Amino acid sequence: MTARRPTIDDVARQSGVARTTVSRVLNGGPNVREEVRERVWEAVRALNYRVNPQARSLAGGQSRTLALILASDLEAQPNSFYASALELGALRECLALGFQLMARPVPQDAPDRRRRVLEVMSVQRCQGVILTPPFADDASLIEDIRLEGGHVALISPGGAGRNLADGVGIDDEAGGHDIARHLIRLGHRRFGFISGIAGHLSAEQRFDGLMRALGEAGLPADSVQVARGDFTFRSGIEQARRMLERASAPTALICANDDMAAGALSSAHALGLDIPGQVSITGFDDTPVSEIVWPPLSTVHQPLKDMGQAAVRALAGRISGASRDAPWRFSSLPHQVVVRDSTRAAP
Amino acid sequence: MTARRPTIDDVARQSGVARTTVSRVLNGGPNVREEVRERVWEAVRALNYRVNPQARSLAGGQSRTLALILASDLEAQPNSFYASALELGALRECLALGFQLMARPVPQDAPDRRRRVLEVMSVQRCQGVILTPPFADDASLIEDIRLEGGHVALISPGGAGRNLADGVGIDDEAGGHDIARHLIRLGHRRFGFISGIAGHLSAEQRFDGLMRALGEAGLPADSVQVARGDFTFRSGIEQARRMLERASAPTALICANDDMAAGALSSAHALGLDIPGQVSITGFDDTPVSEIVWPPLSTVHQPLKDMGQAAVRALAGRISGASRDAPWRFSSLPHQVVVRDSTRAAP
DNA sequence: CCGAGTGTTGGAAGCGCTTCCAATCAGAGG
DNA sequence: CCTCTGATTGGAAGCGCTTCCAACACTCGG
Repeated sequence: MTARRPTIDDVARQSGVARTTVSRVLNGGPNVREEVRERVWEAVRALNYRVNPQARSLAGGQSRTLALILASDLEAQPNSFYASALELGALRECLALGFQLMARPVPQDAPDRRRRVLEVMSVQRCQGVILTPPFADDASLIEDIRLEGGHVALISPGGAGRNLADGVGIDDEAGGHDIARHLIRLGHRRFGFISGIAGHLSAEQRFDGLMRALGEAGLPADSVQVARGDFTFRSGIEQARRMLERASAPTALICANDDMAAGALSSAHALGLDIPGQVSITGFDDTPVSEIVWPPLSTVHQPLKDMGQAAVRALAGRISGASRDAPWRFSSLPHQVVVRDSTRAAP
Repeated sequence: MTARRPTIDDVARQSGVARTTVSRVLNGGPNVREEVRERVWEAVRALNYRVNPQARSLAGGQSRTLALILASDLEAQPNSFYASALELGALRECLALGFQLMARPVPQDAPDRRRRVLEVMSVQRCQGVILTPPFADDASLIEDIRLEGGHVALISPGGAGRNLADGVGIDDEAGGHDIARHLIRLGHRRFGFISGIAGHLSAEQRFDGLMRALGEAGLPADSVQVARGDFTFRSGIEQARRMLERASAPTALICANDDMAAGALSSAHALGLDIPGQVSITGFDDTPVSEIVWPPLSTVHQPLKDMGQAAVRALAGRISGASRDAPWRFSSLPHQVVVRDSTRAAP
């Protein structure tokens, strides 16, 4: 029943040309008459032919494999919505472009993290690597990947990364600014900011945006208290509790991601605070977490799937050579403030 | 700098045998002297040789590719923790065993769902398919995959699937029983059960377990009200609201998964109910959702990563022929009731 | 001491594709 | 009408591996 899958030779025979020519057509090579090109495509369609990626990469000496480096480790699942959205977008595009994708979670503070990233180049033979924060801002890591012969694309690089490789992300500074302005307009004057880990530049830019919004509203810089979290739910709980217990507790808590905002929500509940009545809380990313907590979080939507997709596209362009000599390009995707029920006018 | 990766011929030369023999050793073939076998492994180690999976699958005529079919679609991310945990476990094992894994989300109610599943066989050339509920109980789908030449492993099959293919899962009936008994012991007598979609047998068994616990405690069958959800947060909100608004509202709400329990939590909050003071709520799966809501959910832990891993292992065994003629085997993994803060003695 | 196993090893033919290089052809220039 | 050039096309050699099959020990019963 299961007929043998058609090969490139079947297509060649069917369209009356040589295998070489079919290959040329398939790969968009130059120097093929239009008439022939069409004849080949027709045969491809008729036979429902698909190239065999294994054979292609064997012959081409290319693995057509990309790696997605995520900051986290396999045991813990912090931020896993963030990670899977990115992966989903990347995966889709890989499917369309005929690439393989391997997602590699790497603990961001492992002493051998660099070795683990570079391993995908040597062991898995990846042609390109997508780096997410905080790896996206590690200039020497980027360089090392290049040395191993790999291409690099960056998800949400901070300032540094943008001049070192292709990148994709939202304008984090503007995102931070917009969510802060939302709260300022609601009348809030005492803010708390729970940041992410040090070195996560794009998250730090969110803070810069917050400060700019403060300035524009004529509010003093000391109207915001800052605590350092690490993007985990647990750190959100701890840092929020510490802040909310203070006499001068903020009326609005701005968190650098949704998970920490969910933690902040928990702490506020534990302290018997009414949300958003007594304190407003915001997240960042608009992962499903923000809808699944109570009350649903006001947050900043980040098109994660599109970002993953764009990163793969950038890598594919470099690998095929289509954009060989183009300067590094940062695609800025639109973000959006999503207002749900965790924010309200200041008490 | 990047030296050419060693090939099987390098190993052959280094160990002074023919390529064929190296291949035999690498694949654990029979009829190789112990001394030679060791010599080859030594060369492999010395050269840090790794087989090239592309070449292997090209030559072997095998794709060494597995598919993981998940019930959902790419746009929505319901249950994405569940899905990614499963995928993570499967991915790990694939890496170790040299298989490729493609996760395919398929809408469970799409009219062409069968075609979409079978497509992975014909188009992607998968050698094996991992089916998750409710696909895991679709006997004719399993048969169709076999007809296409694929092996099948089932995640959480209900009764039907267990006699049709290898399977892995927890004892869902016992899980339902255990969480119900936890509530009964807390003094609850009026229950609400929010089920999953029809046809999701393993989730229905959770209900069976609940009924058994009721019976064992001498409670009448009508002490539980049943509402049908679809595993989404939203359906949890709706069904819980409906139940909790009733005059005879249950004091304990048992949900067939964590997402719906999170929804139930939301509804209870919206109705101004104290949890767990006035109503206890339980989830199922122990995904990160259960820790990230307020209050954290009491739930039943399911070792999802281990399940994904076991499914791949089962498939690999069938494909290699190691377990060719063995009868279908269901590996039952341990579950565990995790008590957090969403359950308390009945009011 | 011989032929028939049985265990062990190597030779060689591909798997489906890319790519280098040679061959062919059409049109331009002389 | 012929040579030269560039556009087109085909031939053939692998990529790294598995596997069929032949070749070669050995061992053992007769």
